[in-house]
Amino acid sequence: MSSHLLKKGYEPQEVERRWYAYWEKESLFSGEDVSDKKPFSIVIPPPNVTGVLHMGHAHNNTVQDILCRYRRMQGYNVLWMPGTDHAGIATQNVVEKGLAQEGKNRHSIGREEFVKQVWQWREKYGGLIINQLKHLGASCDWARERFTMDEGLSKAVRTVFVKLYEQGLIYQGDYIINWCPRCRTALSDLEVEHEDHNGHLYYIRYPFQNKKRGIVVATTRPETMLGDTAVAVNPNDKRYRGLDGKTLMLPLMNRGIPIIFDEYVDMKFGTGALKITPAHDPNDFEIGLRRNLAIIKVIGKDGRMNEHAGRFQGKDRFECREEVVQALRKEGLLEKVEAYQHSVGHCYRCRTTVEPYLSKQWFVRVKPLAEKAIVAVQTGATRIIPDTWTKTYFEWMNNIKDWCISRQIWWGHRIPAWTCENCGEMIVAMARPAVCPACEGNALVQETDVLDTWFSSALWPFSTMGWPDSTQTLKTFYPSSVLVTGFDILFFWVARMMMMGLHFMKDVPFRDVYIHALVRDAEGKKMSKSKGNVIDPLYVIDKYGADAFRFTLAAFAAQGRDIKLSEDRIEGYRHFINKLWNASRFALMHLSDFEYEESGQDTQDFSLADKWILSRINGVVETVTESLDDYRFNDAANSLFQFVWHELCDWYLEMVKPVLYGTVALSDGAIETSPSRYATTRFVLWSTLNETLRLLHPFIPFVTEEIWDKLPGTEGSIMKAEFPVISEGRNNREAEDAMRVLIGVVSAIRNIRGEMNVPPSLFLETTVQSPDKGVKELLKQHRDMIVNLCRLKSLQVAPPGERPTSSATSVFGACTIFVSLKGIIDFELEQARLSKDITKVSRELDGIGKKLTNEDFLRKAPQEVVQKVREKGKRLMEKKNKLENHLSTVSQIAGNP
RNA sequence: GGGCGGGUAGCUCAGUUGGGAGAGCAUCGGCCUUACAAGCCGGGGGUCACAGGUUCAAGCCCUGUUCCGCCUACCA
Repeated sequence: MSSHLLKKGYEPQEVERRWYAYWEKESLFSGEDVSDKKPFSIVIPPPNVTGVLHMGHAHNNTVQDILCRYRRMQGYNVLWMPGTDHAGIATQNVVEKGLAQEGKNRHSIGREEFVKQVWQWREKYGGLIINQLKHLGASCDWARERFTMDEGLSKAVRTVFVKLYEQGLIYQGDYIINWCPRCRTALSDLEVEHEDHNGHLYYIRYPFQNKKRGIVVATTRPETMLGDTAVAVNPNDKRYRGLDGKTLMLPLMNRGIPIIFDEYVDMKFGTGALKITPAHDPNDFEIGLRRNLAIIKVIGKDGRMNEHAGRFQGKDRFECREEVVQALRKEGLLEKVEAYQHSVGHCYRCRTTVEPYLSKQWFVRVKPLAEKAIVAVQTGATRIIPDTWTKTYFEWMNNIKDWCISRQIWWGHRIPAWTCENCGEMIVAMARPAVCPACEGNALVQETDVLDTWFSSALWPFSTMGWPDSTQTLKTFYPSSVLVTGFDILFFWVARMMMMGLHFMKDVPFRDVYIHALVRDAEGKKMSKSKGNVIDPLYVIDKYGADAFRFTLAAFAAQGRDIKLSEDRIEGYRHFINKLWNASRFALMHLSDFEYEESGQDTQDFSLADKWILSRINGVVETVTESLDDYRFNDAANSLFQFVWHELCDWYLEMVKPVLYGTVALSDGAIETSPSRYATTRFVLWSTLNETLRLLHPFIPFVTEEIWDKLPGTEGSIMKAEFPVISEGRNNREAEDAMRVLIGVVSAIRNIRGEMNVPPSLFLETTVQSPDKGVKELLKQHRDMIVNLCRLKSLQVAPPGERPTSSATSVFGACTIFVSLKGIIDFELEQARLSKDITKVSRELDGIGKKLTNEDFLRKAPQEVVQKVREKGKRLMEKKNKLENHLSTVSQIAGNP
């Protein structure tokens, strides 16, 4: 029996470890490939294998876990597919750093050895974040854990690459791409983060060949002038009329470059003359192509000036900028320098300033894929929630540009393309061909580039389920039910999964996309290591427990708004967990020998409190269900919080205490609880706690499991229990109305006690007068309850009549309440209290009076609204009259004590 | 430049057909009342950013202004 009792304070650490191990051991997280149940599936946004759990992960995975546990309890066949992402650049960076410490680099050990070492690193540290997810309580189907570099997923990547190539949707070509000189790789447009930078606009004079005047150009990047091959002006620009085809002398390089006319040039900007560097600027490159301009690269892969940069060769690009400016100034060709703010691209992995760089790369032709992905959202095949993101999605999809997918790193999926060294034939295939299909030679060299990590991530919803094989998992679980992710990877990942899913699976990858907000610090700033404002989820879990943490995240997860998190808030919700724990502790004290009895369900026996709490919990079931179905996690969490704390604990438990302790006063004065009342109360207490735990489980799995385990009459894990369903029969308007009256009267009495500074140790005599027969009957029937909750000596219920002397007064509905304060009443205090009340009522009455004297309101507003206002006015008027009567009585006494 | 979101109590925020301004925290007062001081009871606190408009009625709908945040963009 003592095993049923709970310790005085909830201690999460041990409980969490124990139950997680149990769930895993019992395989409660497994999805079934073959099942009669309806499927529900989620693929996890794979965290970087280099990652450690941060707030974003915690929030994201809490939401997913709530959904999975909820659906599982509703009887769905749930698959939550977990795994990690090989994170090409990030992982390579980590391992390279390790090498650097040993005085080595990847080139010194070679590609094969390097990749081997990355794998070793992954074996050793790659499981870290997975373990951390377990601390959070994530109910992923761990047996299915995938990694983007697994053999199966790699096969999927090769298959997709080959097919897209064959379909003409992948091509190789020379274009300007974003180059990170530190990572020494190309980046996609998305991987570049733009930041406003306070730079300069340099005005440089390019003289004519005869050394005269010339043209002044404006640039933010003077170092690129070394690679200029033209100067462009707008053909409509009068200032430059007649100069088409003339030649300018490029300063510092002493190279002749032509003046060309091109509509692209903005006459209003700078001098209206634009220097053209086709090798280092995407627009210049386009113009260069149009005009057949020479292309001269002056910056190398390492960000240093190359052999075409003349005397600046070997200089870092920024160092070179300074020196070019100096040199121009010396030659008198620097006209002026203006402060100029412009945005500069940075590598999203290492923050290095990105260099627009001409090189041969592989691209996906995205337009045709995007079209289908747009339609899928337009038709509702996939819903984006909240809807505001739909517009952003369309915006990007409609303006999408080809996707650079090749990366010049070693860790990743190597592009399955081979070039024949004999005849130059390019072969794209699943595996290395035996011989060149063109010349039958065997000098085939594989492409050294690897693919963008997001390329493999784009396949995640089906590659994890076994594609390209036609698996039972795919049949059962594709498309997934919902994708839960942050808006920061809407384009990176969501959009690309949509495209790939539609193209290769002929169906969307997910029915719903739930986009959640970011977790920020208490001031609303993005958490970052450099700012030092990160809160470590593992620290939080250790200190407050995973449940408190999860509930906090859920309670703050309002759609479309960022979560500002601070430890205080988590601590607040730890109090909630503790409250639940203690309420359960109380219940279990009285339920230790409880046995489920059919007789207990006889509604005839239910007390008002019983009917009320059952009606209330039914309302909560409805709210929680609707909220979760709509991804309104905060609404669900808040309604549970409100119910548990302020309805179950504050009222129901307090009301049934006398029954459970056997101290109910009977009409003849005896103190005892009838056996049937006791049994019924225990039944309702038991079933309410039982149901509350089930409602709470998706949010706070550990503590609910622990209490569930101790609760008599439950079997097995709460994970397998049924999620509560609404039963209309429990809705009880009458009980809720009656309780509203009782709660009102009790609150009014407590209010007087509080305001009049009556110590709790004093038990008072109280009279409630009411003309309403039903109300009087109700109060009489629940006299004991009121006496108990208000710490009264006695409670008289009477028709309106004489005012008891030395009383403080309050009016609630049809009830006038007199709390006898013989000997302790402070008449001045009472006058002040009544006056305050009167003022409040008067103010409300003013507003109502205005409405009721407004002809238009009476004529145009719906009759039920008018009626409601009339009734309210009547009630308030009565209340005001009564209060004023009391005030005048009290004033008389105060005046003549 | 384009787009999106937000400005409601001291703080953080709810407020889903326009008809009673709410919660949590903080604060103040009173309580160790037999589940819980990680608690109980009670109180105070808001021209719902500003200005117009629609309406009998606006925190909610429309227009404009302003401040803050974010996303996006090839304006040298």
